[in-house]
Amino acid sequence: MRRPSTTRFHDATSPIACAACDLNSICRVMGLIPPESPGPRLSSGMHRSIRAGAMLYQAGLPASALFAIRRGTVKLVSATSEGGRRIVSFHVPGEVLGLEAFGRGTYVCDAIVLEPAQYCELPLALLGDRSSRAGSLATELIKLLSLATAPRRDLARGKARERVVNFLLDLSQRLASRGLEATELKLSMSRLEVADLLDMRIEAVSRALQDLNREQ
Amino acid sequence: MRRPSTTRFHDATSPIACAACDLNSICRVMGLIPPESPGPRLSSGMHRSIRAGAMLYQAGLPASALFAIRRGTVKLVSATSEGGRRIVSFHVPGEVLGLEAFGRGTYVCDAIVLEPAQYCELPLALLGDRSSRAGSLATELIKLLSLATAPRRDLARGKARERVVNFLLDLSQRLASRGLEATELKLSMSRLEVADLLDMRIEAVSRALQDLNREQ
DNA sequence: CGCTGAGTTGACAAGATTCAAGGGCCGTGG
DNA sequence: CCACGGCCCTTGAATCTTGTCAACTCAGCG
Repeated sequence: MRRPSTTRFHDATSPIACAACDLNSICRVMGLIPPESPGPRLSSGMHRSIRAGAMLYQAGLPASALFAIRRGTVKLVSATSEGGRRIVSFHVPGEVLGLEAFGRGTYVCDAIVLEPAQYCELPLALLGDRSSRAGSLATELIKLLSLATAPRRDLARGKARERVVNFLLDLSQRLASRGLEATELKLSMSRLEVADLLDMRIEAVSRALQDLNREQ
Repeated sequence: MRRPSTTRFHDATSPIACAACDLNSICRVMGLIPPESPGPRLSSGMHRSIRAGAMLYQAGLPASALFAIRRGTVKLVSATSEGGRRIVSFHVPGEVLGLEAFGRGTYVCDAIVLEPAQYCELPLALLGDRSSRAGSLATELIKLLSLATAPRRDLARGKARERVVNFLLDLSQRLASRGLEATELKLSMSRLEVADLLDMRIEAVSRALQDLNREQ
C-alpha cells in the first residue's frame, strides 16, 4: 500500500496521550486509568496495533466495542443509496469511532486504517453492564455522545479551492487541538480519497494543492 | 412571511402522534405519558405553539431543554467560519433538536420555525436530575444520542439535479417514516433556503425543480 | 529494466454561476 | 378599489469553474 509523498505537508506520527483522548474521562470513570496518573495508560490489553488497509469494524456487523485512535489515521466509508461507496470522514488520534453502536447495535460505516495504526478497543459489554447503574459513567457517555451530535463543518461546500483549504484547516485544527504537530501536514490519504471526501475529481484536488503550494 | 406556492409538492400539516416521536420512549420512562396510552399525550404544559420565523433556541445561549417538533418545519442555521450563516438542516415533526446540549451546555445552531408550528419542550433539569439515578432513562437517552451520531446522508453532493432529488427523497422518506403524507410534498421553505442547504444558487434550484416537474 | 499506480498537467466540453429581465402574488397606502 | 412596490420565483444569455479525457512523469517493485 503506497502512500503519497510529494506534498510539503507532514503528519504527526507519535501515539497520542490518554489525556488528549476523547475517551479519557470514560476510561477514568471505569477505573481503566488510575486517578492520579495524568496521562500514561496503565498496562492494558485493550490497545492494539493494526496494519494499513485493515478494518477496525465493518458496516452492518453487530457492534461490539468503541474504538479510540491512538496513532494513525482512519477513514469512515459508507454505502450510498446508489450502490456506491463514499468516504464520510477521516479521523485522527484522540477521536472515538463507533458511537452509533448504542442506538443500532450495528456499525453504519466501514472504519479503514490508512497507515499502520494503534487504537484502544473498549467493549460495549463493559459499558452496558454499568451504564444502567453507575451514574457518572452514564453522564460521561451522554456527554461524549452529545458532543458528537453537533453538526460538523461541511467540507464539501464552495469552490474547489475553498474545499481543499477547509479540509486542510479542519485536519490541522483537529490535530492541533490534541497537541499533535499541525503546522506541516503530511497527508496520509491519497488524492483520490481526498477527492472522494470533498466531492471533487482527483485532478481538481491536485490542481488546488499545487496552487496552494506555489503560493507558499 | 410569504411561502411558495407554485410547486406540485404538498406537505402534511397535522400534528404528529407521540408514538411516532423520537422522544417517545424518554417521555414514557419519565412518566410523562401513561404506559397504557398508545399514542395520545396526556394533557401537558409542555407542548406549545409558535409562530413562523420565531426561534426555538439560539446558538451560544445556555441550553435549557430538548425540543421535539410536533407540527411544522424547523431549520437549523449555524455560523460559518467566514462570518456568514448557513442552513445546516431542515427538521420535520417527530424529530428532536438540541441534543448537543448535554455536551456543551449551549446550543450550536439557531433553530428557526418555518411555519406556524407546535413543539414539546423537555427541560434538561428533568433529565439531569434523574439520568444519574434511573438507569432506564440513561439508557434511552444514550440510545437517542447514539442514533443521532450516525453520519447523515450528505445532500450537498453531486450535480445540481441529484442534489435536489436527494433533498426531496430525504424529506419524503423522513416524513413517510413518521406516517406523514409524503407522496406529494409541499415545500415549506423558500428556494433560497433550499439553495443554501444544498450549496447551490437559487436559479439552479429553480431550474432543477422545473425540470423535475416537467418530467412529471 | 519495464511495469504499475499515484500524481500532475493541458485541452476541451459540460455544467453551474452570474447578470439581467420579467411575471405573479400580496400588502400598503393613496 | 386600484396602483405601487417588494419579494419570490422563473427564464435567458454570457462567463467561469469543474469534469472529462488524454498524455506524461515519477517512484517503487518484480
